[in-house]
Amino acid sequence: MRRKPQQARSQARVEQILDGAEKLFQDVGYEAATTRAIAAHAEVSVGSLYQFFPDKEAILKALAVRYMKTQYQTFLDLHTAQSITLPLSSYVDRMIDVFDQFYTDYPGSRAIFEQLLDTITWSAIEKIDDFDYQVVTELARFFHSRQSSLPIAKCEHIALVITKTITELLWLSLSRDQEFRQELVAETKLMILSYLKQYLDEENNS
Amino acid sequence: MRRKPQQARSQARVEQILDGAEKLFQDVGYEAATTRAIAAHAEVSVGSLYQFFPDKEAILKALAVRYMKTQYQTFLDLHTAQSITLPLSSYVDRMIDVFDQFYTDYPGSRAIFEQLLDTITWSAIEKIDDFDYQVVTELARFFHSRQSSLPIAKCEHIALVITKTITELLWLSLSRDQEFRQELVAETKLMILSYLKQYLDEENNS
DNA sequence: ATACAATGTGAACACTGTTCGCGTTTTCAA
DNA sequence: TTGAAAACGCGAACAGTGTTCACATTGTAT
Repeated sequence: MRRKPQQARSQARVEQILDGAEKLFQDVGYEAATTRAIAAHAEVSVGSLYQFFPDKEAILKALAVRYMKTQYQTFLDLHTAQSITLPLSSYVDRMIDVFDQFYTDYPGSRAIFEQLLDTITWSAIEKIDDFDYQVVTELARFFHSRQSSLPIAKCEHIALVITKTITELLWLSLSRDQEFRQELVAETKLMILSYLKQYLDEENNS
Repeated sequence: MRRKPQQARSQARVEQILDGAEKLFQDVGYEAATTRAIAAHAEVSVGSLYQFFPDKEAILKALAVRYMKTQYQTFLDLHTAQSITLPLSSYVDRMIDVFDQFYTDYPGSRAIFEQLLDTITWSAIEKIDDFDYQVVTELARFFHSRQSSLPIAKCEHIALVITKTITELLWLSLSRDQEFRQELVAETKLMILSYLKQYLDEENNS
């Protein structure tokens, strides 16, 4: 954000811009959404737009971050201390369901994430990828808790593989009908579970 | 391609444009590569450029297709009749190595694929995704040959899951150093193998 | 009430992908 | 060989983009 809004008036404008931009991105797509159109949609001038966002891309990023924060929090809620004692299959079930459920709960997120993938240059994803990185770290810690004999470095590799796989497969499922989606979620669970079993056996559960 | 080149002169120009564009895309990226710059790089006018390609995106697509054809052929070569008798673990080993080797053999392909993912709108990938679809179909047929008790529909689901997973994980490995890349390839093999074992047991091997 | 900072504006700028009328080259039948 | 028709090549011109900036307006504090 180029300048932090100091008056209540401009605070509201930022929300105005974000809401207007989201609706426009959903309707016509990122490329076709002119900065002029975004400004008009939010009943603001182009100049005001550039007062808070360094460029058009930043608006999309801000929108995406808004969703990612929610997704990350949901993920955190799942990894409480007691969930360590869960049977592995139950844990995998819940974790993947949480990711899957997110897209149902926030149907708008799909379009935003889609536009983001279409637009942002791979090397410029860093900021955005921070959330992915945090998820991986958190997951690795969780695995290490379940199976302390597993080196933390190894846990991170496993967590990375799992995160990327789940993200990709659930993302794929969104482009198909409901039936196919459920089928794919089931396959994803089976795959992740059979992989994790190679490292995390169930012996250490009460 | 807007117009099929009929004279030898223009045939050569298409190659000129493609080669020049590839070099430019690698150097400065797709967005920064102006159509004027592409034309200048290939010692051709902008007009000539648009005589063969409907738009800038088509040039990138043509470049990508060139690599994908190679990748698909390598994949086909692996699935001969005799590879059905291979132990599952050997098969998984070879298949993933083939995908991994491709990026080593054609280092330029990475940048092109990267730009493609950055640029092309998700809904417009159809043509490109045809290769992915062919790979999935071919793979499903192969699984069905190994284990005829498995419905072909199920085989296609499995093939889709595997293709997407391998593509994603190997793609991820490219952004890291050599050591990490090997580690990730190994994890990918383990994951795919443990998943496939759920469906394809080894009993039907001689 | 006054001065000063914060905020809002939109015409103007620099640059983009793409088109199209016209000049040049190749082809091929007479 | 010659002529015209088809294929090819050109780059100024067009329509549109994201972004800036000098100026007008509003808010805040003395």
